[in-house]
Amino acid sequence: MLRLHDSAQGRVVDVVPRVEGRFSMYVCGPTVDNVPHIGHGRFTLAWDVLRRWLTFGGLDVTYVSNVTDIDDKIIAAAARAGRPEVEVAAEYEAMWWEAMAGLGVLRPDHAPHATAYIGQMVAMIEVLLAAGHAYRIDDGVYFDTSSVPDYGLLAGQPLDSLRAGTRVEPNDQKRSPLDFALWKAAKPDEPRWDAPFGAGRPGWHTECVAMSLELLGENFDLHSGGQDLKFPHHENERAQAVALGKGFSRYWVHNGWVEVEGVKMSSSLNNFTSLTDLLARADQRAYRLLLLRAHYRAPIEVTPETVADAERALERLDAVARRFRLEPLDESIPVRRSDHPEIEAAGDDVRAFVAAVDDDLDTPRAVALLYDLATKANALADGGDTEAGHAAAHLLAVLAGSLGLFLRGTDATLDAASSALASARDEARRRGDFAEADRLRDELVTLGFVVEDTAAGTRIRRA
RNA sequence: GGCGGCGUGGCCGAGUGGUUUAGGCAGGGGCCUGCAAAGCCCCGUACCCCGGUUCGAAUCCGGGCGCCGCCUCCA
Repeated sequence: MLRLHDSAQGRVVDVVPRVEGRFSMYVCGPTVDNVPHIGHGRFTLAWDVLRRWLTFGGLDVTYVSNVTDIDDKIIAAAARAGRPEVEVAAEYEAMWWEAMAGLGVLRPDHAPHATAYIGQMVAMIEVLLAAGHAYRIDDGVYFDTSSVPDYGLLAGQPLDSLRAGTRVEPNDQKRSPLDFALWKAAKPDEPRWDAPFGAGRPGWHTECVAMSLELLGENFDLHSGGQDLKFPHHENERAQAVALGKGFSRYWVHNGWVEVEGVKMSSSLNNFTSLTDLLARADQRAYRLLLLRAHYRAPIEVTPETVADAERALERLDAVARRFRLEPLDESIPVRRSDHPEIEAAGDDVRAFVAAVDDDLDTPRAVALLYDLATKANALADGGDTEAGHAAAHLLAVLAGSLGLFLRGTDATLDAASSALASARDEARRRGDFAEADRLRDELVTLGFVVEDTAAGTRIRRA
């Protein structure tokens, strides 16, 4: 059984789906006001891994992740560019999906946009106003945090101590500095929607409540996001649901930071690397492996060095796929255990791997097991048992695939001229003309190939 | 001020009261190879500091030092 660290309970708990056989998860998605950065990559990869793992185990997963397409920063970006908000948002959103595809992150089943849920949000705010959980002031409608008795559950501390540390400039009309905007009254030249409490636009914390409840229903299974969303964003979402009398997320999970030289990377510090840059200079799978080798809740350093390290580590796994000429798995769909009955023969290895990942996504332990399988497969084949070696290699590929890490054993980009050089080298070796064979190898290396001798002759691949 | 996290071998990064070791990368030695590459085998005897508990602690407790995060938009 899967166990996860639940932020609301502050401990690792058994995860029992709301409906047997099915799983509903909501992941707070991006505000499309800038290029996606590696912090976004971390959370999307972390929860993509969870989604794939649940699917691998046989659950029918519904994955919802929103796109915030109206917000202060989008308005600011549009103003800077002198273009309409919708255009700017659409452009950054396109970059987002491109980056997600690059990382091998599966598309959500639903990717609702905030601007498509204005009606639902307005209705929700009306209910909150009527019930006395919200109040109007000059610049909008605010949520009264003191009206929810257990406010502070996710923050892990009561309202009073949260208030004591408040750094926000108190708005003299707000009843408490912690109260947050449900609705921001329209300012001149800003996008606006009509509402009974005045034209304006929604505050950030409201959309996720409206969208998650509509698409997943009450008491949906899991809500996740980065650590920084725990408070106040998730706290505020939850407060609204409680005030509405709605059953909300049953489990809350949060991933750790990307750090740069020991300091949190964030868009506001401007110390970020864009995903586009990362994907351009490294194997697209390297970031996933880098993250899998650390725990999802731990902070991690992402630098050119650690990414390069992951690329070299990946090479060892790819070498197994090459050696055993593994059939590639379909990368466009999640790997399901039930589609691979052949791996059940390796009972202990499968059990150990499943136990590791089920243990609060202990992917570092799981990855170590993958490397043990690589050694096992190679050692078996070195010992002459090619069949058993192939079975171990195949198991490795399926288990890695369950986490969204796909091995690539072939390089289809070889051109005819290079292949001819490889053949010529084989011919030279057969003749015993090693000087010529070495010359041809040097030539191939100069062309950017790695040259390996195998029982089947020279094998070349791109370095 | 409140709450939370972290400090592991050259680097990344797990783990946990004691057997033989996480794992990867880098490095050294050996085997294999015409020579290489790939692969296999062997090698580092690490756990911030100071006390304490214990037969035994990197792992538990106390204290200290250092670093980081949240309490403001943020993945």
